[in-house]
Amino acid sequence: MADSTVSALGLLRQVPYFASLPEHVLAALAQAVRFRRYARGQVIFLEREPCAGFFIVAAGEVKIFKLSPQGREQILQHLGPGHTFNEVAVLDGGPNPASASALTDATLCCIRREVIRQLALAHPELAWALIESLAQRARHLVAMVEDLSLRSVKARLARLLLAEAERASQADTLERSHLISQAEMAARLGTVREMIGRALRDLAEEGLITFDRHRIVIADRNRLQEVAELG
Amino acid sequence: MADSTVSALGLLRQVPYFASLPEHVLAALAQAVRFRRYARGQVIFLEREPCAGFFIVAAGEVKIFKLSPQGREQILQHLGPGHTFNEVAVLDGGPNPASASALTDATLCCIRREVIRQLALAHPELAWALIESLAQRARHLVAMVEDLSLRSVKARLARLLLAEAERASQADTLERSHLISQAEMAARLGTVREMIGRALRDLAEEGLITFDRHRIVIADRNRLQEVAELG
DNA sequence: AATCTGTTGCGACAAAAGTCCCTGACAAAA
DNA sequence: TTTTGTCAGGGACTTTTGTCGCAACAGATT
Repeated sequence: MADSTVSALGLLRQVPYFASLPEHVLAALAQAVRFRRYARGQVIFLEREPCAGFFIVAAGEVKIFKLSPQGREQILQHLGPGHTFNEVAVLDGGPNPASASALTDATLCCIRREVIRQLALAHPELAWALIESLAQRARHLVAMVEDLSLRSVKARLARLLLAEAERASQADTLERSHLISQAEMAARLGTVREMIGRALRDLAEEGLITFDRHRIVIADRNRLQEVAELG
Repeated sequence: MADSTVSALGLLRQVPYFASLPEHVLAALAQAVRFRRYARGQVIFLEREPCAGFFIVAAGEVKIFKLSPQGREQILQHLGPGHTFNEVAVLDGGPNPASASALTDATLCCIRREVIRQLALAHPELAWALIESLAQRARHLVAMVEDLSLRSVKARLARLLLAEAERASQADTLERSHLISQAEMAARLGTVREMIGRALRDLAEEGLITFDRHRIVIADRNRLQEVAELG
C-alpha cells in the first residue's frame, strides 16, 4: 500500500460524514485520491468550467466564491482541513457552480467524478453520506440567502463574529489563530470593507465588542446575539 | 390497487428526476403517498418544526419562504405541479429549513421521511435521484446568493422577467397564464413592492418592456439580458 | 350601482449601503 | 534603512434601497 494511500485514509476519516463509512469503502476512496499542492492565492478551478472533481482539504484554507462583473466578490464558503467541496458538480455532472482558490498554501486531494459515481452506486452508505453533505450545504446556502435578504450588514457581522468565536473556542484541530481581515469579512458578508469598519466601530461604541490590538473580543455575547437576530 | 395509488404513479412520473426510476421503485413510492388538500394561503409547515416529510405538488402552487422578524418575506422557491419540496429535512433528518404555504388551492402528496430513507437505502437509483434533486436545489440557492449579493434590484428583476417568459413560452403543462403581482416579485427578489414598481417604470422608459393592460411584454430581449447580466 | 379586496402608481422622505479618497500603522522584502 | 504592500481608520459624498402615505383602478360580490 503506497504511502499516499495511508495518509489518504487518515484524511478521509477526518471528514465528518465519511467517518462512519465501512472500511472497504474508505479504502476504495483512498486509492482514488490524488494529492495536489497549491500556493497561496492560486486558483483551483473556475465556475462554469467542466467539473473539476471532488476535493478534500488536507491542509491550508480555501475559499469558494463568485465574482460580479464589477469585480465584487461573494465568498460562499471558507474551508479548512477536513472540509470537502465541489460536491454539487461531481454529483450532477454539471459545471463547477462557483470558483475556488487557496487562501493559504494548501494541500488538497481530488477524486474524479466517475470514481465517486461508481462507488456511490455500489455502496449505498457512500451515497447516503453524500446526501448528508449536500443537505448540509443546502442549509448553509439557505441561511446565506436569509442573511443577505433579511438582515442588515451589522446583524450579519454580529452573526459572523459569534460563529467565528464558536469555531475558535472549539480549538480542535491544528488550525492557527486565524485573524480575518476586514476585506475578507466583507467578501463573506456580501458587502464592502468600509461597511465592516463602520459596523465594527458601531458595535464597539455600544460596548458589544472591544479591540485587543487588532484582535476582536466579544464583550457582551448576549447583546451581540440580539443584534444578530433582529436588525 | 387503490385509486389513489394509480394517480400517485402518474404524479411520480411527472417528477423529472423520478421519471427514469424502475417500475417497482415507483410503485413502492406510490404506495407510501398520502394526498392532502390545502386552501389558498394555508400554511403547509413552518421552519424549525420537525421534518414534515417529503412533498410533491400534484396541483396548484406553493411557495417556500423565510420571514424576517420585521415581517419581510423572502421566497426561496415558487413551485408548481410536478415539483417537490422539503428534501433537505427529509434527507438529513433536521427540522424544516424554511416555511411553506399554498399560493392557490392545492393538492399535495406527502411521504414520510422514514419511508423515503428505507427506499433510498434499498434502491441506489432512488438515492441517486435524490442526490440530483439536492444538487439542483443547491445550484438554485447559489444563484440566489449571487443575485442578492452581486446584482441590483433592476438586474434581478430583468432576470426574473426573462425566466418567467421562458417558463411561459414552454407552455407545457396545464398551468394557467399566471400573472405575478408586484408584491410577489418583490418577495422573490428580496425587496419591497415599491422598488419593483420603480424598476418596472425604469425598464419601460428605456423601452425594454411595455405594458399590455397589466401584462408585461418584453420589447427588447437582448437589451433586457444586458441589464440582467451587468448592473 | 355600491362595496369590498387586492392591486398598482407615484411622490416625499429616511435609512442603509456603496464609492472615493486620504491617512497612518505595521510587517515583510530589498 | 528604505521600500513596498497590506491593512485599518475614518470623513465626505452618492446611490440604492426601504418606508410612509394616499389616490386610483379592476374584478368579484352583493
